[in-house]
Amino acid sequence: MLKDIIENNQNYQPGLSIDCVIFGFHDNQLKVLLNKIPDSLQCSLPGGFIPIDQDIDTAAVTVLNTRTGVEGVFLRQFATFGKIKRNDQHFGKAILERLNIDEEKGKWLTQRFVTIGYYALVDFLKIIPNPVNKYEVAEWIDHKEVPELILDHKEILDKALDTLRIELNLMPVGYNLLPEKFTIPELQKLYETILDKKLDRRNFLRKITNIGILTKLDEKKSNVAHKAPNLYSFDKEKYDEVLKNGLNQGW
Amino acid sequence: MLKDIIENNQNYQPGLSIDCVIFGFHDNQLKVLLNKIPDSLQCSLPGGFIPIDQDIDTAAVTVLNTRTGVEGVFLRQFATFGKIKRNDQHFGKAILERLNIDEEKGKWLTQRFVTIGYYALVDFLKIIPNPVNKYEVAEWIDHKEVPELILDHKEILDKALDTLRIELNLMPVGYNLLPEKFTIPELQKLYETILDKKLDRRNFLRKITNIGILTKLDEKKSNVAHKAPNLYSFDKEKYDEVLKNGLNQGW
DNA sequence: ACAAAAGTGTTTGGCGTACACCCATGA
DNA sequence: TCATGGGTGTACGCCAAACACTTTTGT
Repeated sequence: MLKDIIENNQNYQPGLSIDCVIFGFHDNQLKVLLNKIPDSLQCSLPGGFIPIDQDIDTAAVTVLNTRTGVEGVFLRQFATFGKIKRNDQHFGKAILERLNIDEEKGKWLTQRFVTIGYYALVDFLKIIPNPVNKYEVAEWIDHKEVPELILDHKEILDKALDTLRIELNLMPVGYNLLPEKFTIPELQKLYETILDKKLDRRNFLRKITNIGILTKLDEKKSNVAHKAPNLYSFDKEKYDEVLKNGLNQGW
Repeated sequence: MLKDIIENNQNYQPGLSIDCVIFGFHDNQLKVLLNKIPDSLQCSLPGGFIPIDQDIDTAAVTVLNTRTGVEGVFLRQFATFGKIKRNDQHFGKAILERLNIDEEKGKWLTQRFVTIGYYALVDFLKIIPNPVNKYEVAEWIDHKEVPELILDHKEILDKALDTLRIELNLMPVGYNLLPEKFTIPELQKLYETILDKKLDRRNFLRKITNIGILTKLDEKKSNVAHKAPNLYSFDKEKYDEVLKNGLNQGW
């Protein structure tokens, strides 16, 4: 796969890559989708190269699909990373050695690379990680337990989370992260997990319902300990409207 | 200049450029710093290429300085643009013809380019546009009167302004855009210009003073028509503090 | 019956909105 | 003296923070 790309590198944008940060939510935990190369101890964000005939936004979708099998998600660009030392020679040469590519041919890979970061929020249960490339695996990792990542991928992940925290104040979040029917406490847990702080139940309820994007269903969650919580769903139409117009106008 | 770069293109990151959107404020108008090539009718954002041995953030400073003479401003990355059709072949070939470079040698320039956008807010009066390259000029243009720009530079400019509008709700703005001493009406005009809408005088005063970043000076503006307005300055320490912590916490 | 989690208020203070009035200055 | 722009103040309403009580459910 990677070998194909290096050998046909004229079909790819030189010195530029894409890395994706995919967030999911499950068991009240924020999850991140990571790639693992079985014979390597290190994990990485799902990333890849930009076909020379694709818009970068399209390439991001292509890249994500190739590395994880994930389809049809809306990827949002959040930053571009281009420190000189972000990809060290060592790393590239190790790959060339593993792939049995000689140094001259592999120069394309060991050149200085800049990477564009994209992120997305997805429904954990609908996503079945399944990379096209069978030599690696993609799996969900609790963001509190993310191991050491290659290159500057940890920095990219942190920046994505920072962006997500800011976006939380500008637009509603949850449509893609929660199942169709959910409870307010679940939604609150999502917010608390992203923000990494506790919120007041009662104030949260009022604030979130005031936005006007929730529909209270005539149904309660069953088979749960304690009092059964109400189920809600998003009013997609109003949700999208708020997405467009934003939340806090400020000025 | 550009010819040097093309002929020494191994010293530059291939297929990747930087474009800068520099905002200033003068005569109650939002200004944008643009480059003009005398024998061309078109204007452009000050942009350029990335030295292979510089971080992209550093390269942005280098690029801006080369094209405009502007020094020591804090450039903020806001987006990366990479549509396939953003730089058409036509445009690149016209440049090669003008510079008398043959097509083979100029392939570096006509390849597909992705560009990283940076923006900055600067003190209009302290900036003297003076490009290193004497074959072009840099000048301030009222943002309401920006002419047609090359390639997708208009789109980049619009995106920078959108970003600025959002940032206005997250952090104070004005330190770099106004002279040391200024009046509240002046600051309000700045906000109104950026947001492109009218604000209430009295409410603006309360809101902006409540932030706690202004110092009321024991001085009034002289030689003005009508009642002399009070002068204010920014309390740099508190200003920087708010810059770090942000304004609307939201959740 | 008890603990744990969920639903439903209430009070308080601050902030945003929408106003009205007075003051200073140049024409 | 009058129009214009600047400074100051107030009343209303909403929203956010802090907090208490009731309801439901499994054990």
